[in-house]
Amino acid sequence: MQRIKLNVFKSWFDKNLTGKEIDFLLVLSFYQDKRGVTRGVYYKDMMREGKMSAQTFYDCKKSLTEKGVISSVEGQDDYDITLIGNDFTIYGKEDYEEGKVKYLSTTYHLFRDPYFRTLKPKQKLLVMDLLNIQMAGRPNGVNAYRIYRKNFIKKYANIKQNDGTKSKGLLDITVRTLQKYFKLLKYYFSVSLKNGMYFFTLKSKFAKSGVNHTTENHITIQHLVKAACRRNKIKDPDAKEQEKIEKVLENREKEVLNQFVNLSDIIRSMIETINEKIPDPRKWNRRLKATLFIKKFNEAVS
DNA sequence: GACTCGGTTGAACAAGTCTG
DNA sequence: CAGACTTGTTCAACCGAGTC
Repeated sequence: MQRIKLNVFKSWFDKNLTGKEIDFLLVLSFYQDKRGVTRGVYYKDMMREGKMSAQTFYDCKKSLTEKGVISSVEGQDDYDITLIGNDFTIYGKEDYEEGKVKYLSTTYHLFRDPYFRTLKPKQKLLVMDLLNIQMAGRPNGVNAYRIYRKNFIKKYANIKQNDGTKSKGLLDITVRTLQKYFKLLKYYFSVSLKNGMYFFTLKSKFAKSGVNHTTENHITIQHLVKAACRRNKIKDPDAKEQEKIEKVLENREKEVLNQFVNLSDIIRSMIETINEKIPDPRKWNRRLKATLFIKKFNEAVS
């Protein structure tokens, strides 16, 4: 479920997030389930995926918790992390059809672009906001986003109004700083100024989505299985067995989402059965066996 | 290996000047 | 207006050196 609810995203504007905190949240969004929960968040995975140091991982986890953006439960050398407010299970088919579900998709190539990772937090938020405005209701993003220069500046930057009072923009930066951001905006958007009006068009190579809806679920399931294997110390799980398990879980997505079903427990039980004749756990054969896993899974959900 | 503390530093910031 | 170049200041992100 590579989606961030729009109101969740909007709340980031006044949380004083750092660049790495945003990267942290984006990586979570790639793997979270429909409830906004990412199980088995492992610091080494985050270091690789978010291009951050170990220290930064712990710093971000702590600061984001303090800022009320995530909540975290300790696992075994990893964490179950919830992106607060990002629960999509409350929506039905009708809600989607009626366009009631407003969200920012993180499947766009833009979020895999290495340059994006190097941007400062306010630059990231600005790019994401413009991306959202441009793509909202326009799946192909074909139409340019038009806004008067005056309104654009007032929306994002702090300005002095005619009566002398100051107004704060979304980004809480000076007009000059906003002006400087244009250099990077032009990397992602075609920008032109005509008759005092800006035209923004997201460049097509960034607008492409690397992931369709089926793959979105697949990525989440894959991550769940990977995390459950790590928690049970299964090194190099057999690819074929893993694939069989993932296929079944994908077809039974709703049951997997049930928070009382813990894949890690099921895999532990599977390993216990495989090794029931070996009393010493240190000598256990830690491997995946799809048929047995599915049996245990059925027992767990019944 | 997982995790934390303390200290360093490079980069972004506001604000000023100046150019086409 | 859009942007280049500057300066002093601040702090995000990381590294090294630990502990458990």
